[in-house]
Amino acid sequence: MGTRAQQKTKTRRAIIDAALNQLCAETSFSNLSLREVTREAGIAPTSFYRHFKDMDELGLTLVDEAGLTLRQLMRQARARIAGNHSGGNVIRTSVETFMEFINDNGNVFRLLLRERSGTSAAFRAAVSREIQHFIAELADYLEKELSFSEDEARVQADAMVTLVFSAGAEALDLSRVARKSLADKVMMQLKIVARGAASLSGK
Amino acid sequence: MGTRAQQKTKTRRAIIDAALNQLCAETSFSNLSLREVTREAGIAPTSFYRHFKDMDELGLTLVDEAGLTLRQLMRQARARIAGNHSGGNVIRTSVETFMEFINDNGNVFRLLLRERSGTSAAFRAAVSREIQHFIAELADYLEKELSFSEDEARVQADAMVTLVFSAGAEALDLSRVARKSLADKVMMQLKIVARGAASLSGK
DNA sequence: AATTTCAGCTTACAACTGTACGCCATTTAA
DNA sequence: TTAAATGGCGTACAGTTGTAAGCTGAAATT
Repeated sequence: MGTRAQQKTKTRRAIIDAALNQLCAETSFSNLSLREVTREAGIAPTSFYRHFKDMDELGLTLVDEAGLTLRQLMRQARARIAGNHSGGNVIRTSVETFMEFINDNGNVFRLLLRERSGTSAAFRAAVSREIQHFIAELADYLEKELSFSEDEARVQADAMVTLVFSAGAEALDLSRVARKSLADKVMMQLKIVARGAASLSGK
Repeated sequence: MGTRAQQKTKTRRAIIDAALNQLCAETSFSNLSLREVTREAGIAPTSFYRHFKDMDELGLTLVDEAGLTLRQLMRQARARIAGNHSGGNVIRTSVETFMEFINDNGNVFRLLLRERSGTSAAFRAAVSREIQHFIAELADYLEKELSFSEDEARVQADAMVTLVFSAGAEALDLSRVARKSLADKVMMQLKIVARGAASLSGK
């Protein structure tokens, strides 16, 4: 890659990082200002347009990145479950992995949560896609490993992901210790769902 | 009430209604502008301050109103369940009532959903309170009518409300017909939770 | 070596924001 | 009947926003 293109992707990253950095508890994406982002990225306001057509285009890029991170999370959870040869608690391992993720990627998760019910239809669709992907993977697992029917697996996975994400949203506002009891709650809820689905499926 | 005070509450309502009216799919509360709200309310920008100290103060008022509406919803659902002497499907009646509510009060529900993970800690807390209230009522029902323990009832109610609200958020973007299958999905999920909770509680 | 490309800059502008200040007119209290 | 209180208005100002236009210098291409 030429010197030129290198610099360009570097600046692009600076913009993305600046945006992510400002997506804290007090600022949602739609409140971001192009000028503030470029200020933090260290470029002139108008230079923004050399990289993105719109703030919206930047936003969709961010959602894509968030989706990527989400897939890493899923992969990590699977690895831990597989590595856990004691066959132990799948639910516990998953929830713990997820909570750790929230801890390290608060702003990314906030973006997903907010834009899920945000003001841009395009964003909502994009986030929905990412979450659906997540659900599909879990449903696949339930179908293959626990031999649920496709429909059963989908509805169940949907419920589980909804519960976990909702807990994640709550966690963002809580102290380290309060998150512990939150994790306990969501684990209990997942157990309830697992049991209920099994029971209704005649197991 | 004096002529004076009467006019004042009337204008106050105009402000509140204007704000609610602008809280559509494309505009969240933090994107509302004081000037636009007053424009729609038919008063001068500076007159706003005769009624609210802040936009934030207006926002909290809106959340309060939303909570009120939520309580009406709960009451209506209860009335329908009680009136349904065939003893029929509690879950179905509840979900249908809720979906109807979403239909009639889209903007109010959007406000709750958005501010739940919004940019103001005060808002998040206020919304959280309202939803907790909702959960507490449901938990009470589960405890009294189905004789779950307090803890069991709370965790179960929490899960149910989370699932229903999440479905409500999805519903906002869907056509009338697509909402039908969404309703089916969430009813199934509630059944799963009900069964799972009963099973884990040894019933 | 000459030419083209292009990321980034500076300047500029019109639109919009929140809100301070002071006036007016009418209701309310004395 | 007089005096005070107050909801609403107009004006004004400083700050911010997105973005159009055009320039520059270095990298890439010819």
